[in-house]
Amino acid sequence: MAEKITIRDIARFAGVSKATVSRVLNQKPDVDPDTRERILRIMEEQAFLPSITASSLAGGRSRLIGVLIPSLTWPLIPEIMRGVSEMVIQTPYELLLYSITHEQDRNEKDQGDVINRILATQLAASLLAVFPGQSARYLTRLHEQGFPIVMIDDQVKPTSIPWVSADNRRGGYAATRYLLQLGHRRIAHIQGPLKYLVSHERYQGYCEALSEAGITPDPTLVIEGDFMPSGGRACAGKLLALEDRPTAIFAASDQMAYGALEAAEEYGLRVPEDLSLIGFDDIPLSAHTRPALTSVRQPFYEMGQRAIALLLSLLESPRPPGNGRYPGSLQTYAFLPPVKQSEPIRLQLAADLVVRASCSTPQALSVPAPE
Amino acid sequence: MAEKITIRDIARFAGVSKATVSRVLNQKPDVDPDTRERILRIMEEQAFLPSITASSLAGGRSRLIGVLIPSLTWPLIPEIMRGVSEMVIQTPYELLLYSITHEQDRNEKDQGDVINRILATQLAASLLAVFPGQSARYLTRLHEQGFPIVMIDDQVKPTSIPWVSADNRRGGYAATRYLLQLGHRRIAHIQGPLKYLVSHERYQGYCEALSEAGITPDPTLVIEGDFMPSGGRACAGKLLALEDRPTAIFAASDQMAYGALEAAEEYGLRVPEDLSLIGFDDIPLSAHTRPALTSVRQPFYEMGQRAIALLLSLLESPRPPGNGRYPGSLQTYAFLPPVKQSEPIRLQLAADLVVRASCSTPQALSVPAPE
DNA sequence: TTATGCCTGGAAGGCGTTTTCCAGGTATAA
DNA sequence: TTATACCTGGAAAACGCCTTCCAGGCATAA
Repeated sequence: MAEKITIRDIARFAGVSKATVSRVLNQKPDVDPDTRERILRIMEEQAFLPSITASSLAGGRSRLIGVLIPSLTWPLIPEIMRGVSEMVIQTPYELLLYSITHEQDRNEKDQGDVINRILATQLAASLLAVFPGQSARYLTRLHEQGFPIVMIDDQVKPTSIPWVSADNRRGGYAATRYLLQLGHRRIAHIQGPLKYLVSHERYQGYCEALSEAGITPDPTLVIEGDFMPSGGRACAGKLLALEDRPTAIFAASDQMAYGALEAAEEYGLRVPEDLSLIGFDDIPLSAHTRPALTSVRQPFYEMGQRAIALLLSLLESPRPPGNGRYPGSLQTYAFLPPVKQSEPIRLQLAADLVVRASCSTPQALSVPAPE
Repeated sequence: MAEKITIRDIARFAGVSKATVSRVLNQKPDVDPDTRERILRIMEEQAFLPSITASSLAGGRSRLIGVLIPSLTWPLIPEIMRGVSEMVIQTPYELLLYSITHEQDRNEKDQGDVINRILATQLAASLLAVFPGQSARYLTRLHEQGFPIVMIDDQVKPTSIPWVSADNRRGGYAATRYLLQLGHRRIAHIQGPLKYLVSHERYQGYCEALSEAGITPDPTLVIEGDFMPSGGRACAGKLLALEDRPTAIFAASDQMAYGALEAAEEYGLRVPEDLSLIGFDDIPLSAHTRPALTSVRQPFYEMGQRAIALLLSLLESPRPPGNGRYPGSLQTYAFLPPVKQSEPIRLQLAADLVVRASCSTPQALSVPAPE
């Protein structure tokens, strides 16, 4: 429609040079407050929108945020992305989607490829990494070089990268504690893949609750799963086949709990009468399983919001005076100060228990497992 | 790492000018096959990657594809996006994510805002619109102006926009036919929102199958739902409360079928013994409900792949000779030829029935509905 | 009064491509 | 042989912004 209006037009309207306009655009000093005000007003009136391509070409900030997500098929991702995009839409930033494919998820080396691609194209000058998993290592290096990164959850081991997650330990604790309060004593746990930190944290919460109740965790009741329904089914199958079968199962993901539900049915066990079941994540569908699944809610939507807000604050934080160029070639990042220290760098959100119908007092406690 | 290598470097290595390199990059004529070959080889060796920002600034093609999706929370989207991104990752294109928020979904006018944003930023020069719903109208206008767009499914009424979808009519037909073959006669249908074309198509298939079996569709057995579990539950509730209760329900989405499952339980009806149930979509979780849900599979992954392939073919299709600039200001689009006619413009993929446990012969046929 | 310094803002070069315009070379026709 | 056309590829001007360098104006200090 209307001809794209440029920095030059604004300059002309304001009776100043392009340079001055650029300066107010980038919040540089050395411009008279009155002039700045006037220019801002004019930009407002003209609905001026600086060209992202032009400014990143010229070495200015890039308003493109790379979002690195694992195979989108995890049901948590959409909620996170909803938080992210509702936040971003209020800013002049845009989202560049990089998702890791199945192949790559398998082949560790390929994950570096995605990151190389992000770097090589020079499009995104900041990164939101959701469940980076194995690629966290690459990210750490990047972050050390000054590339703005925020991670959501899950990394191999704690890094210095700004980070948002739910309190997995307390979540695991709350779930287990709840089962204990109902009277359960033999509580099994289907873990997430141990390559993820969250799996350990949830397990840790589980152990703590047990210990607190004076119960020594029984290793035969803890099995590593894969976060998927089929894995949950397999693991639950093993647990239910035990001589001394557990009366409750705490699964480290709702999807695994779905699988456990199937396994229970297979064994002719009713949930919650014969087997209590509790999940983790509280994905939307969990309110609609039968019985509705008790779960530990991760506030994914909010996590997405917080993460992107954190990232934006890093991007907007005052840059070093002098020649501290912001984005641009990788080398310049080293000049950046780590971060504005007033910002919280690790955000941990509460993971609360959502009680539904899948747990009850262990009525079957005294019933011996059928052979 | 390595200094970004530019078109000039390539030119220097090959002993030609930047212009020539640019020409081979853009597959322009007027360059000697040998020279072209040599330059290509050098680009290969140097792993040269033209800067997306620079080329879109200069008015060349933009390698950014806008992806417009409705609130990501629909469980179909991830599968589609998986197909899309696995395809895109093999190309030099990148994905720019535009998702419509809840607010916007409600307020029709706001949907235009998203599109305006896409246009205003000038970043994406092509668009993949997934379930555009109401915004289809804006898209049609854009498409008529020559903006490359591909839609996946669902638009208010057929448009000229290249389009990929499943065969919803046949899917609805197959589902209903299957129930008929099992012996059902009173088959209810919970429709999707009627503002979506797919809802009508599925309903149409339902009607056709009934008619074919000599049954006149009973309006009291058809209710409009909202694609969501809660909606499905409500609609199923109404159906089951009928004097002359149906023996089978065909829901226009798996999620509504989940709701129906709950409703059935509420009424003390067993699925499939007392009530057969069939969904639509076959989202991943449907294999793990109890009973596992029979459904009509939409090949979302493949739809994503096809759609993006179609879009890419539009982008790469020979541009008009002369001054047909490709992306850039909107006005120039008018010069573009509609599309290369050899490409199929409307792709309809088969939607096959996936038989699981949720349907059976109507045993309760003769049992009167309990008061 | 002159010298010094700070504040404001202008001019111009550059980022990596694309594109237009044009020149030299070769092949074909007259 | 000369003229015409075509083919190939170079030079330079954009694209819209950022940044370095610099100049003029004014205030302060000597």
